[in-house]
Amino acid sequence: MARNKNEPKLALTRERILDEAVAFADVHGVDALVMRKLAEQLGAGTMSLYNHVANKDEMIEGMVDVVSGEIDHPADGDEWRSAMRASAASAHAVLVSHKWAAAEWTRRRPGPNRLRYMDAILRTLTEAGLRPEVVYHGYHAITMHIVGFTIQELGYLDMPIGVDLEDLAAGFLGGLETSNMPHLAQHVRDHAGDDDHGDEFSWLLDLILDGLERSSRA
Amino acid sequence: MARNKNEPKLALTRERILDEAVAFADVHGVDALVMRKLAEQLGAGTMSLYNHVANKDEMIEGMVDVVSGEIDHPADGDEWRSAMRASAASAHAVLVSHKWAAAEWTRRRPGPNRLRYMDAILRTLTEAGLRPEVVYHGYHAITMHIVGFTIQELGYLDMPIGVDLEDLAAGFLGGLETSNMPHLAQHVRDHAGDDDHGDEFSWLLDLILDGLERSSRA
DNA sequence: ACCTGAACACCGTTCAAGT
DNA sequence: ACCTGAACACCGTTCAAGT
Repeated sequence: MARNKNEPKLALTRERILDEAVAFADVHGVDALVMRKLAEQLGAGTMSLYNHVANKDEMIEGMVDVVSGEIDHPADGDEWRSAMRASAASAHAVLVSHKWAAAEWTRRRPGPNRLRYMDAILRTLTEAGLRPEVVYHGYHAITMHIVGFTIQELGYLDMPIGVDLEDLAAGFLGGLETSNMPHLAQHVRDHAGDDDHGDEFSWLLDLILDGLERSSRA
Repeated sequence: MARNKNEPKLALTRERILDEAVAFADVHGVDALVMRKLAEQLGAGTMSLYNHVANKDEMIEGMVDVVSGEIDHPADGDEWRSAMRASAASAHAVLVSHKWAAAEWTRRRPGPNRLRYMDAILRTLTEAGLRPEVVYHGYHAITMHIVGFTIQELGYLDMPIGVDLEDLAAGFLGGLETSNMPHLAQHVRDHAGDDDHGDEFSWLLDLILDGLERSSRA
């Protein structure tokens, strides 16, 4: 998908680089993200990128922060649990739409957008009147749920498209049945009948939110 | 740390390769794991490794499965929550002792040891008499907690050793204070006074286990 | 069946030279 | 201040040749 050669050459900026890199990773995955190819995509020399990003790692940090910027913060006026549910749903949707991002999220340092998002969650929990220890633990529980759940879910979703899922599952199941893992075989079968991951995401989130509420009032 | 040259050359096996690779990653991280260096460590030619592993990715899958094999399964006779707590604590300890493993866990296909572990957790939940939907969701919640929590925790622990943590935290905090993120600044301060991650791990696990119990009886 | 060095393809990044 | 091609260092893996 080469850029239109008649178009006047756009100035190379950090923002353009990050946006193009995110778009590329969305389609091909981060593993396929290569500096030479990215530069080509932008109609620039490879080394020009390094005038705007320090190196590839720092660039990926920037990409994660671009994604962080797409997440809706919990709304101010709402009851704290509805506000958290809405924001978590937004974060979940954003991470699902950038499938590479959840895994990077866990191992990159937070940039400005993500720091602001962290602060907004902590503010919501604090202003809900939860006890300080519950705010502290609850923050970890909630953020862990958002990215941990999404990573697990994407592991299942990330099957190559062309494959016959029936065959794949059948073969996998056959192996399990014959190797004395009946409960795992049942679980895999259950997965086949359940594609509404959004539902499970909020079911577990509610479990956590209600637990926090209960433990803070106790 | 070269191998003793007087020692008779040990036969190269898949098991020896995986063990050495795990030990290497424990010390230097997976990013530093390089086929040439690993072969050297084993006193073999680089290409000899490929007689026992298909390629580097498949080798890392094998490494994760070696780690999976170190985890204690939930014990049969115990009350289901105590059994799960003990097994989760074991998994947590194992993942902490192989700091690279949690991140790989989320993006590698499960090998035999991990499949057995998955089956054991599902069996425990099923035999506890929980409703099938609660087993299904609960399995995801528990496994998500174990690896998700550990990944987050290691992100904090993974600071380079030589650095002055006081200075680092102070500089980081300063930036936060002046950039209108008081709640995040407070949270970072709270982290400084809390190094007992094991406690928080079980606190959140209990929140989940109790929530499952309650929701299954409802 | 297992071992291995040479060679290849690929990729991040340094350098020196441009504007 | 920004751009860039050539070159270097590094690394996974193929190949062909050994035992």
